[in-house]
Amino acid sequence: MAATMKDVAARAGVSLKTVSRVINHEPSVQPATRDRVLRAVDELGYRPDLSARSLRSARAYAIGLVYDNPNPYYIIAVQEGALSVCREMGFGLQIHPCNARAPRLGQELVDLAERARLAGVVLAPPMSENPRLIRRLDEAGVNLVRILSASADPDDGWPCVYVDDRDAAYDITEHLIQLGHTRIGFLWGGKEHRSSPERFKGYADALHDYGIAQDKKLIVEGDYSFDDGFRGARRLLALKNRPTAIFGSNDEIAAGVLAAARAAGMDVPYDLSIAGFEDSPFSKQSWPALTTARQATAEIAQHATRLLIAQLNESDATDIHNEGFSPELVVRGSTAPPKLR
Amino acid sequence: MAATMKDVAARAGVSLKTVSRVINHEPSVQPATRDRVLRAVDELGYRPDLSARSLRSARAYAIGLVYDNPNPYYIIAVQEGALSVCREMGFGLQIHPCNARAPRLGQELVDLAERARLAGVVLAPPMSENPRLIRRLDEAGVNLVRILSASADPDDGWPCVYVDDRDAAYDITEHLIQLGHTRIGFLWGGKEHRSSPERFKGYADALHDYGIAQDKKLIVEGDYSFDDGFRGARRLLALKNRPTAIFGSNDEIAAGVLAAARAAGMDVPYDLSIAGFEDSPFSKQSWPALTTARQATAEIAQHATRLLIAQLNESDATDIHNEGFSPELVVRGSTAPPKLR
DNA sequence: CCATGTCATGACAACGTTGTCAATATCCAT
DNA sequence: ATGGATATTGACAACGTTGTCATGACATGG
Repeated sequence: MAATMKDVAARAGVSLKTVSRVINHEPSVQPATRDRVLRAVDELGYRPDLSARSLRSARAYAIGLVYDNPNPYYIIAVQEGALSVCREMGFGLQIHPCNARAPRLGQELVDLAERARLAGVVLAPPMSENPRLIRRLDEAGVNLVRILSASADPDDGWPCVYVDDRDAAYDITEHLIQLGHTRIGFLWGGKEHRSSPERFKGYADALHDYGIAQDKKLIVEGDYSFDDGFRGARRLLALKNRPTAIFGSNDEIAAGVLAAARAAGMDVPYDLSIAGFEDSPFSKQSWPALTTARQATAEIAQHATRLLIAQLNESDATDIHNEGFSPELVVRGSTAPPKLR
Repeated sequence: MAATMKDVAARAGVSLKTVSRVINHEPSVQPATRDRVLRAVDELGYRPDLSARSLRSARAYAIGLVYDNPNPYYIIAVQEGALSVCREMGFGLQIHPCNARAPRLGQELVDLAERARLAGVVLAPPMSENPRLIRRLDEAGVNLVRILSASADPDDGWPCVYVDDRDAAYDITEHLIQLGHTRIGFLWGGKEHRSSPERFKGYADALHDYGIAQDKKLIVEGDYSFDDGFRGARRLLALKNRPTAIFGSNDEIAAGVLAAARAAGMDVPYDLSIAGFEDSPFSKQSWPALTTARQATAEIAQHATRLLIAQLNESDATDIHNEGFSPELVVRGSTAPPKLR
């Protein structure tokens, strides 16, 4: 029932090809003809059919967004950023949550790209940090762009948007040190995310620069989850010489720390300062609100998507480049000078 | 580069059509031929091309998911439910966040469905509760299924999955009353969601059944946001005869109430009981954890998607029916008997 | 043995679009 | 006026798949 190009052509009294030209903004169409075609398009409510289009032309009109992340705030922000660019550029967005540890992930993504004729994929961490996977996709001719954690452009030939987690973690740790804390606990994020060691590095570097010795007992492994934050904090708070501040590798972990502190009857921030990372809405909504680092996630995803699309038309490729983002320290109520003992 | 049906046909020494028959599990293919084709498919890593397929056959292979909701937990759960069924049934999922109040939303969705050749759309609230929109889509021949708030099957001809918010809100209010509360504040959700009046109705019905008079001063309008929860709670707590419990229409609102109580130096739950609605992860992670109503959101979305797909092949339509879900009371630490004054 | 029906298979057209190329019409410089 | 370049347009094939119909082989029943 939907109008096709044939209907438009008939109504405007031109050939199919001319309609195609008008639709695709090709040059060499007389203004009068163009107007007639556009009028017909409008009257019939014609919309080009994406299947036919991507079947015929090599171009594709959908982009895949690949992620494996338990944090809904993060995912929504990434989707939002990617989607806004897709709409602007006339692409569809195919979401593809997956399991980063799935054995045949490479095959899965190649299949996805071929079957759905994706123009390319945006890889969020941790998939973006798996060199074997990247190479596999590249060999299969799948266009891609990566969002990853690094303090500098990796400049390895594949396009990326990188986030300087180390830098921001340094700032958070420095903030705690300047408040007067010297015993600062650190809760690791998931090891499969490269952001985890980066954030740890920021913590370690700041301690080092301020001449504070690292204490192994204050450093606890985990993943990016609330539960691990809770458990880790319980362990730290049970120490004889317990920390006066805890830096959780993301806001979920920090939320766990907050809950553990509350469960132990402590008054945050006076008995314990807590800092997170990500500036997820939770960090604003908890009480006290969390000191954290603001990641412009949606913006990062936007840039990544632009980069991917620019890459498709090689001519535009020079306009847009790899870009780095550095999260920014946000001080809220969960951090304060340590109580004197 | 990806193998096409032609390649498979050549390799297996059969015609295109025979390969098509094997791929689509049509009858009338000799086992020996079928094996030869399958072997060729396997060797070449052939995957049917979705664009070509949906161009040629009337069938479509993607479903749209339409929502307008600020709550990331909710969205992720809906996506997850819909996606799991889509994968199982070989469909793609196209997400479409939108603005429920956009003036040309109907046109927007029809365009989406036609352009992307969607098999149908899953409508989440509040789009699912807009009769004009539903009719518009139906007239345009767009298959749809609704997820909506109602205490019974609306049975109006369009398929739906309905959630009995009234019932669950009644349970929550009853729980508070049984703890001994009589002054119970109520914070409304957004008026464009039908769940809002349903939840209010549950609150009002419970008060009525227990012979407690409604007090207009204890009832505050708002939308489903943290900020409105915060503001609403501040208003309630400033009353001379303030409530001993507050029921927020969702967890975000309840989080706002929690923050306001904290800001006022109150000890939850002893100075004030707080209940939310939705069982979002926040409700587990706050301190104290929130009493709330568990909505099986992912499961609801799953059922809705199944319903939509069943509808496509009319033969299956009788297997799956409209279904109701009732959220279940989850009691956690944020509610307790009121302190004696 | 013939008429009829069923099974397995293939040839061909069609879905709606765009790429290629050729056919005009128009314009400019000689 | 003439040749050549350029702008505008259309005819046709092609993308990869599936629907329709035709064909031939074989079996069944009289």
